[in-house]
Amino acid sequence: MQRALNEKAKDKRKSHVLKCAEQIIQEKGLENLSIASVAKKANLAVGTIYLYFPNKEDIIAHLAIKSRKVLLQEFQASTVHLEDSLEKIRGILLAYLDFCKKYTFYYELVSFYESGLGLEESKELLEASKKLTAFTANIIREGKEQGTIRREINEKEFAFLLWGTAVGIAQLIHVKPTLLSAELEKDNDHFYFSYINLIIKSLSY
Amino acid sequence: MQRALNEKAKDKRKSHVLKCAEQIIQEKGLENLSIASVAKKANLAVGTIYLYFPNKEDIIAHLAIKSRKVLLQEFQASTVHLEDSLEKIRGILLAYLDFCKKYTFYYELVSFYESGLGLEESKELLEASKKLTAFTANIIREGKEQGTIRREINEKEFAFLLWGTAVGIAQLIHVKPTLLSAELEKDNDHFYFSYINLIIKSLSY
Amino acid sequence: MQRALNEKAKDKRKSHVLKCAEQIIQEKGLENLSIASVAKKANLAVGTIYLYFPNKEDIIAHLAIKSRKVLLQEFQASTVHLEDSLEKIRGILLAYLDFCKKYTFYYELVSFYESGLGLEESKELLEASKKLTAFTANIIREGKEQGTIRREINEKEFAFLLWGTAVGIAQLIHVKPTLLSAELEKDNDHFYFSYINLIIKSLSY
Amino acid sequence: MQRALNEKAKDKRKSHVLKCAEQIIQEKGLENLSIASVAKKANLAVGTIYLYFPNKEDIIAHLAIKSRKVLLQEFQASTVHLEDSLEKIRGILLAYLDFCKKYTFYYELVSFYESGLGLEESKELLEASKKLTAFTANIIREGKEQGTIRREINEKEFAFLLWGTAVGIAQLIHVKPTLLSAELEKDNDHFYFSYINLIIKSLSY
DNA sequence: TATGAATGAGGATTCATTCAT
DNA sequence: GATGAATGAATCCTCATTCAT
Repeated sequence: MQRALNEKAKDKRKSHVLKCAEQIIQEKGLENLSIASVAKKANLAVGTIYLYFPNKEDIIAHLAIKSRKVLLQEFQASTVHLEDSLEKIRGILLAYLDFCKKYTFYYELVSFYESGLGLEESKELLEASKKLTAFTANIIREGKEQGTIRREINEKEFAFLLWGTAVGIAQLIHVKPTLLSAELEKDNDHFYFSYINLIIKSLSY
Repeated sequence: MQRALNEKAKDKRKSHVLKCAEQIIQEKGLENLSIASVAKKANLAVGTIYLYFPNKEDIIAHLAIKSRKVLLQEFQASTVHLEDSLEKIRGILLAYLDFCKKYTFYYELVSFYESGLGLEESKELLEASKKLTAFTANIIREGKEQGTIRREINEKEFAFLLWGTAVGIAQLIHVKPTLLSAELEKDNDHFYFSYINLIIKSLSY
Repeated sequence: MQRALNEKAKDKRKSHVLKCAEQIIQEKGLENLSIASVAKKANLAVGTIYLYFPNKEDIIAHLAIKSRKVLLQEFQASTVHLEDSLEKIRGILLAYLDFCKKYTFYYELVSFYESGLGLEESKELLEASKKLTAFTANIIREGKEQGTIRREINEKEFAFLLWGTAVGIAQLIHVKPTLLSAELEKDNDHFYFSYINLIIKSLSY
Repeated sequence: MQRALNEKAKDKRKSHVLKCAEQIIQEKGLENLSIASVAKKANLAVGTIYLYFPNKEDIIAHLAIKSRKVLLQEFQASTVHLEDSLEKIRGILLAYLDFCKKYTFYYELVSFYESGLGLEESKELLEASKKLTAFTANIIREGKEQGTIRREINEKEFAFLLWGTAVGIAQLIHVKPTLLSAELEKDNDHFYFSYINLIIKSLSY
């Protein structure tokens, strides 16, 4: 009991630290995330951060996990009221666009996936990612049953295709927004909508 | 008399340094690229590097430019013998796959696009990037004239869609190769082929 | 629990670092003052220095401020027991001579006045300097009231004249002491006394 | 004969290099004087500079010597048409003011006097300095003979007093020009004129 | 648990000087 | 004589991590 309570308190602190780290990244980018800056924002001492996280990498890993969990929730929220599977796909892609706008730093955490994380962390990150692709794969399976999505599509594979391409497009928008809107003579949301249509079209008969 | 190294010789040295920097990135990633490591690999003193490049950023910019130039050449080589536009699209996507295998670090240079580079370098990088998208856009225009690619497609926009999604897919393969092949129960080339088909399908009638 | 070093303790550390920096300058001159040398003399790590000072310039600024504060104290101490204004002028000039012997590096900090210091420091340095000239100007004003100093003298201006010439003479003594004593066939204190007489004479009726 | 010609040519080169070094200092200050910058301005290779000067310090020493020689010439030019000794003193102090305006970097070379120069250079620098003080001392001696300057003044000593105070005042003006004019509510030339009057007064009966 | 002072390796960049040609 | 490429020590500064309290 006592222990459980401690665990809870500990988790609260951990998520507080993570929230602060998130803010730092939002404000100054991943490469400017320093333990000192997190400690300052969290009103904690540097050493205290290390009571909750073994190292900086671990914080980033937790952030990556957390962001995937949040994203999953937004996927669910954005599809719960929809029937049509293609509309659900559109829903999660729009949710992802919103997510990227809100967490502009997110794309920086994607490439962090590989780093030498502790096994435990790595597993959790894996789980969170798998849930995301599983969620997508499930929509596709439903669509195939509904008859709105082509039967020959491999659900899991397409889920990864969707994940990979969406991240790529978001990154492109993030990294060269002005070039993009200048070249295409339309705003970047429109560009993203075109991407959604590309995906929808490739799913449809 | 130690004559002024003619431009050719100087360029050779520069290329040598760039090649070494490339190797470092391949081995240890962009964030572990240090001037000292480049110097060591190039068998040069630290100061010598600065004889050829004003700063580290400039080296990265040159690498980004170089990679785009090489990529353009490979795009050209992979399409020169083809007639059908859709086949040409397949050609460049396959060329990009080969390119990514050869330059596994490449995706790290993509996000470097924006950084505060010197104007000249920045311009050159922009040019190199534009040539890549222009090359793709041109194939699509041809395809529309040939009647093999849907007329309602915006060439330039699709070129960016292709670029963004291809980078995303390559990154996904690079960052979690084992997860991917385990989950999909096939090798990652097959996954990439599915991506190509997705693109081809979305271009076709 | 390692409590927050209270301000006093922190100030003690800062003073210690400053004292070490002073010694370095004494021994090797301002242009040979390096953070590494300070750290070594202070038995601290390089990074520790940066815990107390944001950068090297700030250390120099503090030294400049400190030296002016010390000088002001010595001005006060050397005049507190005197009545006659001209004697007070003689007093501060003698105090300055002692000061220069003790802090032989001082003249190097004079020309540092202008550098791009942080606003706060710069302001404090300005204040410290102004207090010095104000102190001198005040003595002159008193002397004019007493009738010992010529009424047509502009107090502030003369304070600056005194400051400028005293620094110049001290510098001359510092930079070519042997030449000076050899040429003049007397020791450099006598030379300085002549300087004092020059000033006194120009103040008197 | 051949040798003499070579010597002449060599001297020409040397003074060309010195002139370029002077310009660099004028433009960017003594601490930004680099051999590379001198070489560039002189249209010479770095190594060539070292054919004429054993090291950077030597260049600076030559500059110090040269500036004193130029100053001596200007002292002579500014007094040649004058009879009265006090006017001559005023003349050389005005000449010094002009000199400082023209060679704004000059004060930086003063404190370089002491550095570990080669004996030969050091001796030449000494000679040049001595000529300056001798010139001043001579004027004072004349004045004493004329009856315009107080007989009890030690000529040589006063020459050094003049040199030391003039440098100090010039330095003060150079280092905090805005502070000075703001505090005194007059321009810095006026401040310098007050300095001249101080000197004249202390020389007169 | 919590603190935050201390560490010190590591990174980018500069520049006087040398030396092979 | 002349060149200029090459050197590498030196400098400032950062920051993840540790540890005594």
